[in-house]
Amino acid sequence: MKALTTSTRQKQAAAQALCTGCEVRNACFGRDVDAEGLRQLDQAIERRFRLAAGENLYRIGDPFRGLYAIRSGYLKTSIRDDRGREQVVGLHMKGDVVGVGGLESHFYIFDVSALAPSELCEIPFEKLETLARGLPQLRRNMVKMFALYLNRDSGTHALRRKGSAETRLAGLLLDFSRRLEARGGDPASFSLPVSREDIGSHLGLSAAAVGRAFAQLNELGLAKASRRVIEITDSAGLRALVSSGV
Amino acid sequence: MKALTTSTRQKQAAAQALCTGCEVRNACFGRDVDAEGLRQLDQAIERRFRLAAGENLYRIGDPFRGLYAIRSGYLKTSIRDDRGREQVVGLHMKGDVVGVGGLESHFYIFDVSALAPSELCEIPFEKLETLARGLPQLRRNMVKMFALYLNRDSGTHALRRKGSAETRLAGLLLDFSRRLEARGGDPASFSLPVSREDIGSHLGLSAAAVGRAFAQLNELGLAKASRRVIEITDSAGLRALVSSGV
DNA sequence: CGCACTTTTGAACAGAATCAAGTTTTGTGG
DNA sequence: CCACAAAACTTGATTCTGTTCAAAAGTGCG
Repeated sequence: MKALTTSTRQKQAAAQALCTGCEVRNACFGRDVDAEGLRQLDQAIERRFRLAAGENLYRIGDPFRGLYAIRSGYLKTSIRDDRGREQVVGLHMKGDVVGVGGLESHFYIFDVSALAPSELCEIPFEKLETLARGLPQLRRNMVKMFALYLNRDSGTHALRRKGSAETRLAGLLLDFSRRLEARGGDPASFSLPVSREDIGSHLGLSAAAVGRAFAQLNELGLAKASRRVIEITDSAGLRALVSSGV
Repeated sequence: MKALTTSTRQKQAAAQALCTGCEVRNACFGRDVDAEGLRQLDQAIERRFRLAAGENLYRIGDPFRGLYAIRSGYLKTSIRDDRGREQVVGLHMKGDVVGVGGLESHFYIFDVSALAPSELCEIPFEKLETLARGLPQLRRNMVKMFALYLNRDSGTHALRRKGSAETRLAGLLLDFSRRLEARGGDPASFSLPVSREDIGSHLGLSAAAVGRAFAQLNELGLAKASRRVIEITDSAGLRALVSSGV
């Protein structure tokens, strides 16, 4: 994990301009906050940095430093059981905030690592909290974000606990598609830089089963996957498959 | 859902006294809040009422009224898929707060119903929010609560996505045992007023499989279940089973 | 006491895990 | 740019676990 090398004034100005579009402010915390509040919020966001694919953001047990907003790239959240086997509990993209797990325990309780080259902002939590005192809308946004995450977790986990391998995979693809669309991406064609192994771990399936499920969805004409690029060819069909519950 | 019939002054006073020990304040929101804050918090808690076993607290789509703190009893949270089949996503006991899902959408997004006769407090969220402006500690507690729920959800769901039927059931029993112990109950012997069907739905198993898993745990000498009363006879063994991941 | 519901148990079946090759892709260094 | 090695993916055969359906036994409430 290395900081960006933004030494010159020009570079810093560019970074600042870029950060204006940052999801940290707009999608997560900054919505409906007034201009002065946004300025303060920007100041609170400590530094931007990159992770290479495979790099860890933090590990289980690391002291809580703050939240991280994903500006670009893909990350995964996972835990390990006593045997050291990894279990993927979340896949994150641009606009998501990770690190919430550390708020309660003062230590991070998940492993988080980059699946693809990613760009992040660190948000020291005390600063956010201090700021929230003076900005009612920011407080509301924080609560909303937590609630949203709670809901999404419960909802997606519930959907993935039952049903065939194809159904679960279809659910994951739709979830990804929707989230990308909400962030201005193409819902029908996107990159899913996650190994079969990790997808399987997330869905409660083996890597082999995930491969077969992809083949099945392809045969049904619902989605094509060439390596790690997904083409959703019939999203209505996918939705029908998911809601049929089979 | 019917309000308690507390008409006389005496009864109200008794209720007030009872509410002092209420988890709403102590375990959830009131921790480390000063006396004046606690007084205000008590005022914000609107009314206490009972649910009979099987009664609904709210249903999917009901307008968000507020959060509910469980004073006693057991509730379940569930969703329905398009076919109307129920999926249990959470089991709640004394000290838990339900309704958080409504914060973001202004509508409740789960069904919640009582599994046993239960006593609840309603917490109108605007009041809590208003209050939080003046009470930094209350703000922190709210954040902590959300974070705790996020963690617990991710953690337990993750544990239950893999492993045999016995392992998942063992995980559920340990979770229940721990939560009860944290609330001053007996961790080795408790009532689990949840049908095999609901347990199965929560764990992603059929009712038959749950029954067989109980039989298995009994044979292994780890836990006994007579109907809906659980006796944990070897909690270390249960933990070993869960962490072995088999 | 009897009825409705839950739970237990059994047998046949289905889906995914696992193990094992074989193939494609990716990344690295020459 | 190519060759090689490592990793990821596909595919097949077998095994295992849990599902489903059905019947019997137990429980609780009127």
